[in-house]
Amino acid sequence: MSERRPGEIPEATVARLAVYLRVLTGLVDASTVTVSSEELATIAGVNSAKLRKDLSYLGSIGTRGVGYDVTVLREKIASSLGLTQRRTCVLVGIGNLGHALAGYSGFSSRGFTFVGYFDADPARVGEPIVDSRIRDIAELELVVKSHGVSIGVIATPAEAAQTVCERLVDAGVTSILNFAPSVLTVPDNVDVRKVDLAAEMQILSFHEHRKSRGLGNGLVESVG
Amino acid sequence: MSERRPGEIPEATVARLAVYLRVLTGLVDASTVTVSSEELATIAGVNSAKLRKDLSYLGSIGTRGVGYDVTVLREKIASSLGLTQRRTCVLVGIGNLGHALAGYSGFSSRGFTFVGYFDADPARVGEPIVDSRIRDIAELELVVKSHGVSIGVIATPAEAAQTVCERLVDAGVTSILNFAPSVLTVPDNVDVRKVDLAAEMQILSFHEHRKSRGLGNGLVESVG
DNA sequence: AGCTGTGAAAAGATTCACAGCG
DNA sequence: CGCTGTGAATCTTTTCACAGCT
Repeated sequence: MSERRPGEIPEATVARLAVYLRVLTGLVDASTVTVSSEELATIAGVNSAKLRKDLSYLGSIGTRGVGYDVTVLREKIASSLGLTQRRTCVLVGIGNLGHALAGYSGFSSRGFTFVGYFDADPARVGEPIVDSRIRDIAELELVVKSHGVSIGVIATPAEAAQTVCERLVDAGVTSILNFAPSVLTVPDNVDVRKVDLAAEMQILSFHEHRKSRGLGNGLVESVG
Repeated sequence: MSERRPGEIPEATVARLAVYLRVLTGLVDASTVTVSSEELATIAGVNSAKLRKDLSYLGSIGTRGVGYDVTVLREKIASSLGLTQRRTCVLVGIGNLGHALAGYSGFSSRGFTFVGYFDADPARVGEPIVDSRIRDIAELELVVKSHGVSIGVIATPAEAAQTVCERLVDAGVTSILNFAPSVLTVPDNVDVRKVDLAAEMQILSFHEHRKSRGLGNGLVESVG
């Protein structure tokens, strides 16, 4: 296919823009005015060609011979990610992890407002959480609809995740962040991202395994 | 280049093997004996061609006309991921998230043994955690070396992450799972994976942004 | 017949290398 | 000159489509 329309930012690039944004916020705080692709790339842990290619999807923002204006670039990335408007979110499943997520200040400071914390356990309902209280899951649809919630975060046990997901989607949520170790099935218009803690550990385990095999003999054996 | 040696499993495949493994464990629990690529793929949320290609890197495990033996396949994936031996781990940074991670049963049940929980805050040192107590970060090197820890999990604030990372690496850790919102610099032989909660939300925000732009103008042609 | 395993094609992401602007 | 922005080359991942085994 031919030309990539403005706004057609590749997935891999979108994921990195969030990193650049954080780095740039740090640079703004440090009163840095301009930054070169080389410098920014080093701080962000990527190479400069990739960084420039990523930024090129946002348009031509830099000044040749100089670099990027830190403030301008940060604004541009924030608006590309749709972060100029606050987004309302709900969190479902207030166990250990749910509490940790509720307490994470990084969400609020980055424009995400949680308007409801839900749990199915009657014993937990009513408990204080952040500046609010845990609500009964029965109220989920009501809250989602009345606040026009766009992102649902699922931190329930695996068994409950698909049902919760369906309720969120039926109520109008179109983006889901899933911490439950289960695969969610959703309609095409809904985006799901998953954070799979055990999987991350297993991927590291694979690389450990790989490093220890063939240590010192130059040979890799194995094969079933 | 030329031929892919046995054991040369692509990164993208490794990440999915962890998902297949979980699905297969569910099937074993449900006493399922064999499964086709089509069935397994559906449950795992991928297409069957990808699944078969992924499994082909482990060797020829299935039976044509029949499918895969659930137990055999699960064993094969587990051994490929190096999960036949338990791995020792440490967790550094016992705040909200650290507590949640320490309480997550999915690690232990999947072969990861945490041999130390560390924090820099003297007020927290000595507090009970899981079946142990929070230790002073000063003991980090001692514990890592004496237990031959291979995986370090970092759940500290961003400012502390790089220092903790260096201490882990110097003590011999070669794999790191980083929950702090910061980019870690490590030697080539060390693997880092990061879980960036705010970034995940921002990626969803991007897609929300994308969906809402062009709503009602007929220019949007479905969503990926 | 049915389903796996896999070459080959297509799509996507990264890196190279340099033209071109300030 | 120095640094951005970008086509072209390369590498990786996904998808297709079917040969080949049970």
